[in-house]
Amino acid sequence: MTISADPTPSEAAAQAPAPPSRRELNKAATRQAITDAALALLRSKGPGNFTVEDIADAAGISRRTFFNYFGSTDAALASVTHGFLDNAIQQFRLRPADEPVLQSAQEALMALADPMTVAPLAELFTLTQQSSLMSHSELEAWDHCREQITAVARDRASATPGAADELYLRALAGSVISCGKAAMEVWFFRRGADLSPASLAELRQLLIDAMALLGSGFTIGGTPAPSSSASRSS
Amino acid sequence: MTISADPTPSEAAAQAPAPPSRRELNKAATRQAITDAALALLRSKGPGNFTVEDIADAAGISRRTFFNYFGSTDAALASVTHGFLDNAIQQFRLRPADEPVLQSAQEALMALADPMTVAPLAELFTLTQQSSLMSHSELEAWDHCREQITAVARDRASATPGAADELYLRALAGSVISCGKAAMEVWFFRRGADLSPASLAELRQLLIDAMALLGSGFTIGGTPAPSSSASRSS
DNA sequence: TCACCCTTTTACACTACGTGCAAGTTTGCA
DNA sequence: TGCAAACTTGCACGTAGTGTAAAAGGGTGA
Repeated sequence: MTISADPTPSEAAAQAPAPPSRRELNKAATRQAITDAALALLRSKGPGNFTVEDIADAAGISRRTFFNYFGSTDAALASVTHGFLDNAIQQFRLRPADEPVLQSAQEALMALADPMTVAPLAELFTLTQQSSLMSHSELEAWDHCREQITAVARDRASATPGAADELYLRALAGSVISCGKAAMEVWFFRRGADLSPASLAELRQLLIDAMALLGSGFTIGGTPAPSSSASRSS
Repeated sequence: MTISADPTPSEAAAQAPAPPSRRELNKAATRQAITDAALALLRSKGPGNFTVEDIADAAGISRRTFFNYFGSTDAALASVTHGFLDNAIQQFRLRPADEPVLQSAQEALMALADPMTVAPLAELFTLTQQSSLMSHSELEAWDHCREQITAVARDRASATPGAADELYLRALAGSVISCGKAAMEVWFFRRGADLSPASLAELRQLLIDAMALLGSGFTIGGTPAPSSSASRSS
């Protein structure tokens, strides 16, 4: 009956590369107008200081139509994160199946540490003042990503000797997500919304370090010693 | 003005061991009545099929008073998780400061794998059908626990040679939480709400295995091989 | 161009959430 | 006993989110 707000434009475009019909163009434009309006209001009024009606008015649609696209203001904002993580999963799936999961994750993340890709996420993070308590939709996006990683790891494991241990898969995927989040949090904390080459290089190094920590079991020399290879605390 | 709903009864009792004044007793009783009513309604009607007013009526209080204690139905139910995790942190803090964090986590979790402690959490999990998308308050409880672990790890690291690397602390704490959650998810998936000695033994083994996976960098023999030491897939 | 059908938007109504406020009630304390 | 603080309650208000039915827009074939 009503529109399902699930598929991201990029997904739909990937599945239907040919026919950008007028209806789909309108929908994509409306969706974009909503997220733009929501981000603009976030910038101007701050988190929690605007309503769905504000967004709808700014986007030039009715309040009811907003809810045809997103379930809440948080969900509209979280589409930014969703887009980024969908991108990450896409890169992750492109890695060779015989590569260790941790390395695949690292390589996939490297491919995303460019200004254009990171900028929206960085802005969203700073505007919501990395309050550590993400919105529900935000957390759902990360959890969705975790499930995707689990699925890929499961596929890879099923192609090898024994059947996959569910604990191994879930613990690994969850840890990868946690470490990725940790690296980004530290980066945002140190650099704010700085997107300079030096700052992005530091982000890459943090992501590499985080995956290395995970791969080494958090024991640098046999005991739980902090301070990894390259990244320096400010 | 209004009552702050932050402190758990156990915390308040721990900070003020002597004076259980009449007011505090009343508040504790009301809080307990609310969570009991919420759990009963969850059992009888299922998640999402009852309102705040239903809970308030069942607990014998006004709707407004409910909101003096909890910000939402989710928050009332999440007090179960909150209690469990507060307990875990308490155990965690009792461990010797020179012990590796991962081992402290393991030991703390061992102390909680008894029927009385796990039962409420297990029931909550099964009643909400481990839908993988926890409520906001539920996730907040886990995140609060993560921050506590980070704090303890930071304290321990600051007592050793170099200053603590923020990335190390955050990645470690996040991974510990993720692996703990993974172990519990797998246990709930395999055993449902089974609280028999054998089932609890399996939970303990899963928790041990999860921490071992983390400590070994998820590489059992040098390559990412699944199937850990003792736990068997059903 | 028109007519027809399907999709999308919109207005309206309704339930429920969460909060400020100003009472009323209970508890602690002198 | 009386006062002050803490706590509960009812009321009102704005907002969230959803069902429904009617209107507007787009696709398609004659």
